[in-house]
This record gives sequence, structure tokens and C-alpha cells, in this order.
Amino acid sequence: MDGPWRGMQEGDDDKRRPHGHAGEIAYAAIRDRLLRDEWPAGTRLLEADLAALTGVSRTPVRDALRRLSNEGFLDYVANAGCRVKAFTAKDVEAAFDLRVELESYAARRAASRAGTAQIAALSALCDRMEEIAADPEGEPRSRDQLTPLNQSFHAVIVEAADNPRLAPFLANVTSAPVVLRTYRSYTAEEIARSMGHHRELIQALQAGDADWAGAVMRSHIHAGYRAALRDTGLFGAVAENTQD
Amino acid sequence: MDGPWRGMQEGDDDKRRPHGHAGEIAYAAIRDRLLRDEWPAGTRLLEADLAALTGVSRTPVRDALRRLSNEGFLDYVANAGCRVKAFTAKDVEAAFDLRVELESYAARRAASRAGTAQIAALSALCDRMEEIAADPEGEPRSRDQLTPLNQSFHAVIVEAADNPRLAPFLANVTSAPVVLRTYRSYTAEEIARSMGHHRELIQALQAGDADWAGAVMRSHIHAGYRAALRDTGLFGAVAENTQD
DNA sequence: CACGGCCATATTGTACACAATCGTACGGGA
DNA sequence: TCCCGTACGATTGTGTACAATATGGCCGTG
Repeated sequence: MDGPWRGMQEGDDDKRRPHGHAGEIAYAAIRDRLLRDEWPAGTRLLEADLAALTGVSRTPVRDALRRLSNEGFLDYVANAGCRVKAFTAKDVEAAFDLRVELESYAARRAASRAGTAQIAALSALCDRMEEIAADPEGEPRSRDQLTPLNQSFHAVIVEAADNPRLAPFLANVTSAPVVLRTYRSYTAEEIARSMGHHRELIQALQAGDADWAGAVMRSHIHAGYRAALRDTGLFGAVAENTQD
Repeated sequence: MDGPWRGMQEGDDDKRRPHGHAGEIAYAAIRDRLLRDEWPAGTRLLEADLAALTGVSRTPVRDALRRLSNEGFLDYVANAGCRVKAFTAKDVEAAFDLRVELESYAARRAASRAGTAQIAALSALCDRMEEIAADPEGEPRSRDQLTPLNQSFHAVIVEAADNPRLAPFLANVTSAPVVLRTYRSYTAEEIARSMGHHRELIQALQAGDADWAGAVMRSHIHAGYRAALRDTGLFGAVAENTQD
């Protein structure tokens, strides 16, 4: 702890980091734990601890914390560090509301802009998802396989919307833990409906019908909101007992 | 360069800074110059120069640059510093599109939530703005007086919308220089129409009519977009000749 | 016993030093 | 003459030391 040691002592390989990626490492590591709910809401995160945890110094850790608080994961108070944000039912509503507006906008725009290649990509993603959903094996795991495919599906539509500011915005609003885990709380029926929405969306885009596409997307996100709401009681409770 | 000098040598008062605000100082200073178009699009910003300019060290300057690039003012490339973003017509469209969606959403929400105090505040702001607009004196300056009042007006509506994620989002999309300067390029007729929109908005909110409020806001922002478009040729040109 | 001020400590904010990386100019070779 | 490899300078990324601030416990006082 005293000399100019090679500052590595915790979980990491000693292969030389390619300079310019320590910040990414810290960011990814912390974000990952946040997504896994490793720390209960309200937990204070110390820069020094995180530095030791991720194997980099405080400087990139600070960068990561600023980013994460900007993305809504953390509450940051000047000169007092940051705490894991307590998600209330209201926050969940806020996030989904914004998603409804922005994603339905994306769908409307995409209706007049999506190319055949993008339509094909969406179709392929639907095929994969339906295949996985139909598989009666591995029930819990299929949910986790569905999630990234679903994200890709939405990403293609956002890309087709062709608004350079949109993607980063949506990334911020969809990165909330609650949003990311929606597929896990879906019932079998809700999953089937979600697949249906995807197919309908593709048809609307092919038809170039902006209103249709926007409306389907609106329903689609609303359905997700209802599912997420069922879990919110949990968050409210957690938020309360760790008020501190 | 050897001893623990008080690191002050450029434009600054030597009154002690209250620790925890150097970052803010750097951020405000750089953002201010960006808004004044002090640097043409494409200009590379060196951390060391900005540090000397603002009188703080590189560390808070880096924080400020990260924030500003997150807000869309700068393009940031790893290991290569950052450049002043070249705004294209497409970027302007993207920003206004997002504003239309988010602010009309805010207006819809506000219709069923705005309290009498907020309505009164909006009215007072309208009074002030109309007063200034009616004054035949100080033509160019009146525009600059209108802008902050207009921002306050929109801020009140966003606050009334009561979505905790909304305000930071909109701050990001409205902070683009083009958006901030719209009032300057308004014709007298457009200013009058803008005032009319504000009054109509208040009525819609009082009536609790979400559709009405949303529609008025949509027109309101669209009108601003048209005005901003008239200036975009300029930006395109600047963006091109500084490609580097 | 409660309350308020004070001190010790833990933690963040800032500055600076060094290491890694990128762009560029220069020189050698085809 | 043109191209490619190399070395150098300029600039960013990271680690670390120090300064400033907040927090919590302690003591004194009402």
C-alpha cells in the first residue's frame, strides 16, 4: 500500500490494459453490479472501494460514477458521494412514459424510412425469438435469451428512424434496471402477445403506415409497463427501508 | 513548477473557490463560449488550453468536456480529444423533433396536473414577455430578454408534467446552440404568434384539456423549428469548411 | 437529560506527474 | 517521385498526493 506498486490486487488479469479503457472497465463493472441488484437501493458507493474492486484508480471510477448518475442509476450529491438510486413506482412510470413517446415516435419515423434490409433483419429477429419462446425446455433461461433479441429488435427500429439524437436518449431511459428486466416477469400469454406486436409492427412498417406502426409500438410498451408494475411493490419496499 | 504553488495564473480572482465548484466553473465557462460561437465548428479543444483559460486544472476541465459532449455540444474521440460539433440541418431537425414529442407530452400531462400557482406563474411570465415584446425600444436587446423568460415558461410546464426524468432529457435536447437562439431569428409576426401560443396553452391547461394543450405545444415548437431552419444554411456551410 | 458546538476521521475534489497513444514529419528505399 | 517505416512531439489517460469538506462522536453546558 505504500510504494509505487503496480496497482493491481483484486479481480483482474495482469495483461496490460490498452490505455484508454480503464474508464470503460470501471463503468462496465459497476453498471453490471447495478443491473444485478448487487447493492440495495440507498447504498453509498465509495470511490476508493470501487477502485479496489475494479482494479483501476479513483480517476476512471469517478468518470464512471458521473456517467451512471447521468443515466439515472445513481444519486449524486456534491462533496458527499453517490448512492444507488431508489426506484419508486413513480420513476418506473416516468421511464415507461418516456419510452412510449420516444419509441412510438421512432416507429412512426421508421414506417417511411425502413429499408428492405432492416425489415429483413426484424423478421429474422422475430423468427429467432418465436423459436426460443416456443421451446418448452429451459423455461427460466429462455427469458434471458429473449431479452437481448428484443433489445436488438427495438434497436433496429430506432436505427431506421434515422434521428441521430434518439438512440442515446433511449439508451438512457431503457437502461433502468426495471426496464431491462421486464421480460423476466412476463407471463406466457404476455410473451405471445409481445411476439404478436413485433410481427404486426413489421407489417405496419412494410405498409409504410406511420400511424399504425406508432400505435402498435405504443401498445407494445404499455404492455411492458403493466408487467413491470407488478414488480414495483418490491422496489417501493426496498426504497423505503433503506432511506437512511 | 516545483513547490506547492497556488496554481493560479490566469483570468481569475484569487478569492478562495469553495471546493467542489471548479468543475462547475469550467463547465459554465466552456459552455458559455460554445453558446457564443466563440469557436467555429470542428475546432479541437485542448484540455491544457481550457485549463489555462478557466484557471482550474485539467481534471475538472475533463469532467466538463465529458458533460458537454454528452449534451451534444462536442464530439469526443477516445485518445484524440474532442472537437466542437458541426451541426447539420439533420441535427437541427433531430433536436426539434425530439422537442416536439417531449414537450407536447409535457403539455398533455400538465393539463391534468398543473396547479393554480403554476398557472399563475405562467400568466405572469406571459405578461412580462408581452410587455417586452410590445416595447418598440431596444429591438435587438428585447430578443435576448425574451429568451430566458420563454425558457422559464417551458420549464414551468415541464415541472407541472411531474415526470422526474423529463427535465434532464429536455435540457439535453434544448441546450443545442441552434435551439437556444431561436428567438433571435423570429420575425415580429412570429413573436406575436409565439405569445399567442403561450396564452392558448394556458387556457388549455386551465380547461384541463390534454389534447388541446399537446396540440398547441406541437404547433409552438414546429413554428420555432421553421425559424431555426432559416439559419441552418449557415451551419451547413460552417460545418463543411472546417471538416479538417 | 437534552442540546449545541467542537474535534477527529472518512471521503470527496483538485492538482499534478508520469505513461500510453496518436498524428506528423522526416528519411530511406523501391 | 512516391510510398512506407520510424522516430519524435503533442495530447490524452491514469495514478497518486494533497486540500477541502461532510459526517459522526464526544464533551461541555443549560
